[in-house]
Amino acid sequence: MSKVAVNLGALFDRFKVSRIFKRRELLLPDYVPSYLPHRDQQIYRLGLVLAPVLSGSRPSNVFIYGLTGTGKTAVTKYVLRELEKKAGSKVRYVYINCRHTDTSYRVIAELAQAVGQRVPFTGLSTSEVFRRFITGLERKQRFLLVVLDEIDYLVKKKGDDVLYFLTRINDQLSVSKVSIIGITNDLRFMDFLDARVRSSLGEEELVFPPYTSRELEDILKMRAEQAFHPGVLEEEVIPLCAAIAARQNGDCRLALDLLLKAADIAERLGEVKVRTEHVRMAQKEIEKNLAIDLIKSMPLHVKLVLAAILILHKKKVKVITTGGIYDQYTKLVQRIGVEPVTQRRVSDIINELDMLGVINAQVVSLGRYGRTKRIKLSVSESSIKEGLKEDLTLGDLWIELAS
DNA sequence: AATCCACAGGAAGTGCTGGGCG
DNA sequence: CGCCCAGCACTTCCTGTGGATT
Repeated sequence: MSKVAVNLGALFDRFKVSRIFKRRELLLPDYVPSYLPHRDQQIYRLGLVLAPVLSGSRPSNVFIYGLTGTGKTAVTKYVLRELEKKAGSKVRYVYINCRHTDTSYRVIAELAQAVGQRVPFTGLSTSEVFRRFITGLERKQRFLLVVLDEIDYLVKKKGDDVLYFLTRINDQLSVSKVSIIGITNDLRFMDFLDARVRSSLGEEELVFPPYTSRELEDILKMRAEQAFHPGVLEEEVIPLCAAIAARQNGDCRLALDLLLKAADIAERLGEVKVRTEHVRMAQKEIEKNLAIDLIKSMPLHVKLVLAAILILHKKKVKVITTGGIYDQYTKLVQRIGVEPVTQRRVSDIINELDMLGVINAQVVSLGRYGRTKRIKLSVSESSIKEGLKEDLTLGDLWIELAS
């Protein structure tokens, strides 16, 4: 026992004082820095739109577009935080990520909780929760700024009636007011919206362009100065991270993640400098981990469908179609003794896999031979095998896949 | 030009879980 | 306790369709 304690102690000591990191937390994705380079214009414009709240009138609803990692969330949180500081208790903001909170009920429940109402996560009707939200808000007598991040998930998942509610909620309020800030990275999002919601939500629009490679370098340099000890980064490390991320739509989150993972790898290897090869390793790790984690978390039948696609892929079938997948899938299902789902469901599963980016599915017409989807894998075979491997319900199936 | 395949994908419903409320 | 709710994974039934072949 004491031996364990001694060994652990030594291990912890080695990590307690990092030779690379000074403040590692500054590179984590949810950290919002107090200065956001190359976003002055967006900060200013958002501030301009929201400022009326300080003099007691309701700000316009705002709609924010921009690809992932272009600073939408960071800028919004930053501006709102500053606004709250200035305004005192009469202005509050609620941040909701609609990817996690993806139904009307859950959104309204979270809003109700934000104004101090107790709400169970199930059991009540949506309208009841909405009523509680309104009474709670009226009691607080304040301006509520509702940030709906990744708002496209709401509409895609059939929860857009919240938007309708929220855009009209001010009619039902007397002492309080609500403004909505919608954030999305889907540029065609507005097209899917109900016309009334669209006009109300889009009172003001803000666009966040992707960062260029140069801008990403600036950001990384600034963060690195505070996050690392002086001189631990090899000179080309930052430009490389920036270049890789710039190729991915100028995604700043990816750039920071690359830098963080590269430094983690260097530290794990016991090196005192972060070098470009560590960045390359980080890049591979990020891509692979994303896919593997995703696959591991899938329900059984989704995994089976994916396994069926993998088998067809290995058999070098020229055109993989829905029908072919279903045949292969039913064979797999029989072998492990599970009831198959219908073809209709498999069709949906294929769409889900496509949305997740694991496969690429395209509707094509084969003329006389019908309409179907042409499916291709878009992650490596090895990642899929890795992701499917640990599922015990698949039994010895994966051994066959590995051959 | 008409036909017809092999599905796409919408609508509505089922059965189940995990929870209200009074 | 009985009856209500939401969410999920799925089914049943359905109408729609691009374009090679007849």
